[in-house]
Amino acid sequence: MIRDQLIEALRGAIASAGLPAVPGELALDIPKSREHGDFSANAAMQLAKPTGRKPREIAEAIQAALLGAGVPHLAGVEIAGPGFLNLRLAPSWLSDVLRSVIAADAAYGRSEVLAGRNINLEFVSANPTGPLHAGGGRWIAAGDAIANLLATQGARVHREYYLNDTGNQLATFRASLYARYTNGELPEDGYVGQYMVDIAQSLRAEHGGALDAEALCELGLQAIVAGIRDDLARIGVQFETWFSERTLHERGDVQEVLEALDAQGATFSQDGAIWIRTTDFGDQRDRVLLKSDGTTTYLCNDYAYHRDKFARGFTHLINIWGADHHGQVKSLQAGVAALTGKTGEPEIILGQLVKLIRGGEEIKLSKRAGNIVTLADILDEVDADVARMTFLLQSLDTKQTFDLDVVTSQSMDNPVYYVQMAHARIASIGRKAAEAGVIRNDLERADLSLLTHERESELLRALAQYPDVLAEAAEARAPHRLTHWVLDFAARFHGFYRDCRVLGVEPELTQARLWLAESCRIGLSNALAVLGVSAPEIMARLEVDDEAGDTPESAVSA
RNA sequence: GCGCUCGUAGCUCAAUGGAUAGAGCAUCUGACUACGGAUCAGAAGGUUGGGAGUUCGACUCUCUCCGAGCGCGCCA
Repeated sequence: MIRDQLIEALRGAIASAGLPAVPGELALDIPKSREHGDFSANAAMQLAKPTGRKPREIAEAIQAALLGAGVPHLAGVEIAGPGFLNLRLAPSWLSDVLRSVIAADAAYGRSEVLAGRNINLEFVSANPTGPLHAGGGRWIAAGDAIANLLATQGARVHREYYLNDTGNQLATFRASLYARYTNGELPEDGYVGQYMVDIAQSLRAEHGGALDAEALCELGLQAIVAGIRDDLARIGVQFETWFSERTLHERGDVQEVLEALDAQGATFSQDGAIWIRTTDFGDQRDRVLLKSDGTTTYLCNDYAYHRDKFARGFTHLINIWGADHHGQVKSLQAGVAALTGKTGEPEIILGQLVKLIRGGEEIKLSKRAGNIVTLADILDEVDADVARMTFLLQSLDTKQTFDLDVVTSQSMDNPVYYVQMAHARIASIGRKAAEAGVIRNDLERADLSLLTHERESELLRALAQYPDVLAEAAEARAPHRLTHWVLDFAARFHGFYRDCRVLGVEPELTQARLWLAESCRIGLSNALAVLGVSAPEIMARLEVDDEAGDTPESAVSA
């Protein structure tokens, strides 16, 4: 990568100018304004304090060393503002960008910084007492994209779903389902959703009235889980492991954890229960592990679960949680630290919740009350690409408003079509070229120096930036950054498409632009693959609404 | 009350401590007999909730106040 070469050159220049190394990472940024060069370094300002010299004076020393070093493509170094070093490159560097994209192809943008890491990413893990709800789509889209992002950095990533198939919620589920099955009285706080009635009815149709509560619950659970898997398949997400909480109890893991924590002196007894002193790890208060009725808490089971993840060989654990669970982060990490000696595990990615709006009013969801908008409802209205793109549009740090009226009725405005259109246009150019008998020759024979239009440079600059964007999005667990790169890149392509014809110009220019289009196809499809959004070669024709043309007249007459 | 998170254009949202805070939507003005107009260009829109501090430089870090969401169970 050109940027890496420049950083090395800069590091060398700093050393040969007799200056100390920059504290922290040596930054080389792509400036927002093109007036500030192709790359910009703030090293001189960072060195002002440790050396006691003026930033501009330091910058001059680095500038001289840099210019004398014979750095490839480097055409000029300017000092600007308080002491920025602005590096200007010869246009030839963009040709190298294009060639490196073509050479790497589907691997373009990948890195190996996380090579050797074996990451377990747990997400969704919704309780199997009802279907996935619409807001849960955010965790699905984000989780899958984050898994893909980490994989682009060389990590092995294992997607996992934790199935809470035991405990109180399941007991309530069992009682509720049995009530529906036998036309009995629903329990207090039971699950009243229509889906419970449907499941009970279909089980009755299949098995008659022969099932006892236990057998009924098992079949009901299977039906719910099958439904969840169907929904996930519709949006295109697959989990390597569905981990059953029951296994932890059956194998005695939970008991082992209790004993291990007790042996360490991390626990204490009070009011007939056994507690863990999580306050030692910064928790707000201590937590109960073993209740006075002899059963263990969810937290205790969770300790066993995360200990098991490490036992399965993962080097790092990541969980994606809704922000409503933020109070449990310290509790979990405290016990895991006590059990494994690893701090900060599991890493918790907190996402703010999705607020659903319909008819201008917020919809409060409750599985128990049964007034849920399911993910399947959403997917009945819009395709998976629209749903994913919508969820990946903004940072997980901000709560998302999902207006069902807008998403369903105006899905054509979704940015995903803008992006997919760019990809389809690239494919379209290929089809038109084939029709005209134009063949793309070898890259070696193409004269890439013809790509001098600002639209062309902009595309190549964006492609050059792509590996950094990927790396930063992975590091920050922020897929929305990639979404924004994709939107920006698509905009640049539409601009190029508008202003720079590929076909019907001089043959040499056509060749260069065909290769540029190919590099754009690679960049766009690689990025969309990470987001889990498809990159179609053909868009369905937008239907022209004939009545729309009459609207002004009818508006006038009305 | 304690704790976590958030507050940026009319609306929805961006911005590894960097230079003139950017997009989309909405509003207004323009562009094409050509590779798919689901397009492109331009205008307008801001005291980044208020205040103080840290430093060469703060939307970003610290403190404080205001506002919003969430959490504070021997539930999961």
